[in-house]
Amino acid sequence: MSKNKPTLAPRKRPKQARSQQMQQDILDACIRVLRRDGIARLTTPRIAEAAGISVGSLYQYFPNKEAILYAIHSRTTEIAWIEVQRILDDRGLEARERLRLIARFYFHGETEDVARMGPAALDIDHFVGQDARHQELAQQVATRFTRFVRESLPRKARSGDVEFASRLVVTVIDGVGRNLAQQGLPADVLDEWARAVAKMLADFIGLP
Amino acid sequence: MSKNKPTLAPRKRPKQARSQQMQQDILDACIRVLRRDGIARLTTPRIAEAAGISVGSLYQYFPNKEAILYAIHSRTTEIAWIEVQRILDDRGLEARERLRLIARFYFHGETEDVARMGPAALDIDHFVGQDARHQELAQQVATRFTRFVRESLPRKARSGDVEFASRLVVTVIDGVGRNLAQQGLPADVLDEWARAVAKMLADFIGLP
Amino acid sequence: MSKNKPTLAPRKRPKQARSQQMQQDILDACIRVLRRDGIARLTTPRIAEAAGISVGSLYQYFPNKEAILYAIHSRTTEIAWIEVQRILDDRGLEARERLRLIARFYFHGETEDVARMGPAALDIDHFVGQDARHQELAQQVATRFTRFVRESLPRKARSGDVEFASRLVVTVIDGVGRNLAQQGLPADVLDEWARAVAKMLADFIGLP
Amino acid sequence: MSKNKPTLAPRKRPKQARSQQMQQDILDACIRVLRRDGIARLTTPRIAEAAGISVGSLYQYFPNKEAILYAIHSRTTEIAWIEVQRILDDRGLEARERLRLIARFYFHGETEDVARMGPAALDIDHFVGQDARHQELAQQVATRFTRFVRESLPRKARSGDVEFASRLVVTVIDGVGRNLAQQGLPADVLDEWARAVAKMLADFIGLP
DNA sequence: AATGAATGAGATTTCATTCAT
DNA sequence: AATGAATGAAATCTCATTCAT
Repeated sequence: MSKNKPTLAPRKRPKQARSQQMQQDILDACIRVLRRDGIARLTTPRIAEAAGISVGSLYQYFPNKEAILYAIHSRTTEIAWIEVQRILDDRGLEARERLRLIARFYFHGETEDVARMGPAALDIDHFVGQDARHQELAQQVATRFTRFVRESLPRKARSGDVEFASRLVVTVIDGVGRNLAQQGLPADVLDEWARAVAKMLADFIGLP
Repeated sequence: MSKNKPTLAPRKRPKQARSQQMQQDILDACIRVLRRDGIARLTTPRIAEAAGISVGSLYQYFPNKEAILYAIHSRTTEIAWIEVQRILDDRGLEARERLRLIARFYFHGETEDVARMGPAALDIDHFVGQDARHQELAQQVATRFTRFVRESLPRKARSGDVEFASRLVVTVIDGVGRNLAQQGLPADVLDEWARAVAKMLADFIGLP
Repeated sequence: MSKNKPTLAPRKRPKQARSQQMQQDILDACIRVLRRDGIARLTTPRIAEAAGISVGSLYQYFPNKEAILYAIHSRTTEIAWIEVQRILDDRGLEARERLRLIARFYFHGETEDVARMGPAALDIDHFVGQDARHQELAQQVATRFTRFVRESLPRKARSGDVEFASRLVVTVIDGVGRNLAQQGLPADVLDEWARAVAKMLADFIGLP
Repeated sequence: MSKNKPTLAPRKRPKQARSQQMQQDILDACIRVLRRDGIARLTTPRIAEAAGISVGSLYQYFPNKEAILYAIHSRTTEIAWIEVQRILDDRGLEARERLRLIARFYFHGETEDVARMGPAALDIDHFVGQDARHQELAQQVATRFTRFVRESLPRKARSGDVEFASRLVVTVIDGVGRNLAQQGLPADVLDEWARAVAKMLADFIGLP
């Protein structure tokens, strides 16, 4: 969409507090418009209007429309990754249980995002897609999950198997999560899916 | 993009081979433009030019831009579904083998689509999204897979379990397929994924 | 003024005849707006309106506003240079007479352009400024005038002197021409200026 | 740029040295921005930032953007005019010598302006263009040069001739000066040009 | 049937200027 | 006096679609 890959970083940091709030307001407004009108009708004047400010002001906080979508994605993604790490780091729980909690968290999260943003959540994901920061995060995720699998598996597992197993885990949870999100299922059904998917993965990769 | 949800069906009931051919040419041209320029630069004049016709002519074959994307999706999807049905119907093969072949076909197919259309394949999927015909097909797929699972499972399986198992199969294969497509993996690696995913599913749902 | 140095060439060449005419109409409309509103109020919608077409159409003929100004400048400049060369090539006339005719043509020409465009002619000149094609033309002019001076001067003139003399001629005629253009003088006064400036230059550089 | 020809005079009658200084700082900042970003990117916020003040403050010193450009022009112009008058008034020098010094001063000055401000110097000149105060100054210049020529010429010169001669002098020096400025020539070359142009004019109008 | 020029609503973005704090 | 966030009119440019030829 952008020709010259312009900046995606938010623009300013005026009197800090007020500015932060304004940025959040704009992101929320953007999500509202996204839900209401879909990504094809997501325009900066509409976002500004929804945020109760002028277009000009909007452009004081974000350099372009892409940057807003990007910021929404970052906000969502980074918060989620922190929580997933928290679960992975909880050695008090069995590996299988941790897997279930992650699947659960992820399925709910994706579903909530979609509930909040409509299918536009996927639009955004998709939009941000191949961006560099996202790639980097993906790498981090891969690394952390590999460690999780290695530490959880009985000793003798071959390194290649561990690698594949951890990619399988991430790929399946992510793929299923997105798929479920589109269906807008209730919480208890999502829990069931999480239990099933986690068990399936655990059995397959041989978690004790 | 379209305000009043206008028709998405191709305009002419193509009784003549010439017209059929033209439609196909336009779809191919669209895919070419999509790859070359990305979805944001996919414009009807460009598609027409790539197809070697005038915009005016293009609009004789499709009522609007969406219809073209929609047609591409249908073409791909329907061909794929036919092949998947062929595999499911092949009673000469064991259920596990059929599952593997389907996963394999789907992973390759999605990957090829992406190879042909670039990440735009996902754009299209996504674009077509919640459309009615797509829903209908999804229903068909669900039904057919449910039958497959029921017939393949040892007698006593409960109906609810069968239903869930078949949805799991479809969801996992689809989710993983899309995820892999983005990575552009080579054929042999895709085969491995297919084998692993199929085995994992078969074990979990208890295929003999 | 332009960030990414976009193309300045006119855009298309549709059915040739009609297109050519349209391009000319746009240039004329641009000149009219320039006169009426000044360069600061020269906008593409205004030009389009003055040309009796839509903005969209305007952009089918020129890729951006700059291109229009550039085209006006080229049109004016190139026609003028052809006429000046015609005069320089006319060996039937004495060198002094040729100089006078050139000054006269230039003073009038600049003035006519200015009459047509108002001081906007200078706006454009200035705008186009350091563009490459313009530089090239300037070089051509320099070379041709140097030859004229060398051929017209009595034998023994040193090469350096010839060079300086020809640059003086060009610089003075150009400088005075622009200056007079701003004043909007009547034809007979311009003739007088041409006579005076040509004589002054001829005397100074020693034309016979 | 301005719709209703608003005031161009600086806002405060700067009674305090501090205010005077601030105005100068703003003008200098404006020149810096002009050089760095070009006239198309010359914005009031940018000027304010370069001057280390807020936009609001800037508008306490100048009523609008034009006024700043205008002030720069005036400052330059008026200082130059004072120096030129000083030279004209120096009866200790021969007329020819005074002419040479003026050409020299002017050529250097214009060239330096362009060196300081980039081609934007011409932008400004041009921008200020037809403004009233500038016209007035032009009149003053004309009058003073006419006196100079009359006093320097042998008695019997006709009044019309004197008038024309003095306009020729001014026009040629100004025209050539601007032309040379664009070429960014070194000081010694400019001196040569001054000598040549002054001699040419002096010879032509018949200075002793 | 085919063409492709014309349309113009609408998208993104900028920036001179104001005014509440 | 100073600040700088907010404004919103206005500029540039695109593109889906139509319709005269």
